[in-house]
Amino acid sequence: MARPALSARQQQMLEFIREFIREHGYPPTVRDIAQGLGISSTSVVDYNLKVLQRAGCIQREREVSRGVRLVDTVAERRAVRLVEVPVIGRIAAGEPLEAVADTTETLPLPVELATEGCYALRVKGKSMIEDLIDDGDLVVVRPQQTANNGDIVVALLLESPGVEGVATLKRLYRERDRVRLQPANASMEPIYVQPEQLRVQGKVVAVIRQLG
Amino acid sequence: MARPALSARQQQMLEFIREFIREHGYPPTVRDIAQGLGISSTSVVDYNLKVLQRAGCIQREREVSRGVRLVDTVAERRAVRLVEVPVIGRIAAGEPLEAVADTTETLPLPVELATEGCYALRVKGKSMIEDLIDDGDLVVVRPQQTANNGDIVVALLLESPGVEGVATLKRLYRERDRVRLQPANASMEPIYVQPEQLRVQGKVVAVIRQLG
DNA sequence: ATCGAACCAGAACAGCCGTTCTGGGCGCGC
DNA sequence: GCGCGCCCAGAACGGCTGTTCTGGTTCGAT
Repeated sequence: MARPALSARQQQMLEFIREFIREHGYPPTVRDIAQGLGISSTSVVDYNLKVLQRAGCIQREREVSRGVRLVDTVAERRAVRLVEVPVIGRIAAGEPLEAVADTTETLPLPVELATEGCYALRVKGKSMIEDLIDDGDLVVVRPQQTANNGDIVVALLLESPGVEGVATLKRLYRERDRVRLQPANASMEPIYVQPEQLRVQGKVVAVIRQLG
Repeated sequence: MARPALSARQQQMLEFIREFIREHGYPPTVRDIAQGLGISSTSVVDYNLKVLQRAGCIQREREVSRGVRLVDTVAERRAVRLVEVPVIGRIAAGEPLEAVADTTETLPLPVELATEGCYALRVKGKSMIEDLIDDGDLVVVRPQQTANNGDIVVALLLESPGVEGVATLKRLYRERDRVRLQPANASMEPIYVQPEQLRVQGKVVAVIRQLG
């Protein structure tokens, strides 16, 4: 990165550019930099920018206003792909899903953990404890209408057609003429429902737990 | 956001700005937009930018070149604070920590999950299964030399002073004159060591599991 | 038909901006 | 001393850029 080590002035300049972009959303002009660093000539800035450019710290577009960018943000833009995952409520074994309406907390996660459209739920209770999902854990859910046998899903139980039912977190197993919703807790019994009583809302694709 | 619904032209313009910033690292000029959208007058761009501004989709700095920014990236810059967490190896109950040298995978996480300086390890084996940490889970470790009773820590066992020992993932309990390193697996016995044999490397602050 | 709103073209202005040129000061090795 | 690298000041050139003004078209409501 820094071949002959950057001078104090150049590091200062790099830091100023970084801060300027973060604050304004666009890069500084040569004169912005000059003013910000107490330099009275644009040629000085240009001189040091050229040094930084040769050192590989920044990229510049010739003859373009504000045509300076930091290489690490260039790399960041390429590498980091984030998905904003909203935490939309709490889910328990049998109780209705508590939607957290206004306090829409949102969690940025890398695409390795969550794809576009995912949402997160905080788990209430220990119904999935044997699947290593604890009370208070965060489950990331990918919305989908179908699921494979054994998937951990968010399922909506319809008491009667047309009536909104309760959402629950369970493992799903299709059996001969019914569907078994299996909690992961020896003290809890599975629920058996008719396929038409069930609507799969999504599948748990990740579990996140925070400790003390 | 969109009070009277944006016209096709305005949505097109918004998309162009977003793409331009992603590609160049700085916002477009009025003339960049005009050219990119096949508009032959800067006044048209200015007109529509003003509409977008009133709609709250963008912010503009008056009399500043490239002084346009998207509000969602503004919000993103405020809200999202990311920490790059390197995944530096695999850890098991008793075996030495496998450092993954070159394939330095790195995971961007929000500050809610990891603070600066943290690193991540992939868990090998089921020694912490009763603490709901499974084989293959990712643990986020905050480096620290001390730990409280009951904390899950990455501990370095020194066979003899000066010799690098093995790293292990355990719960730590200080007893009268020794330290108990307790696995969370009924089939495994705790390890007792002298305090001077032990060096706490860090504490597990989060657990991340990916499913299917 | 008439009016206003929405959208556009072209041109011009004043200031902004990157670039370049000339020249100076300072420290270091020879 | 002398030259060289490094950093700086000031000024000027020419293109870039946001803004504004005038005027036009289209379309729907009145």
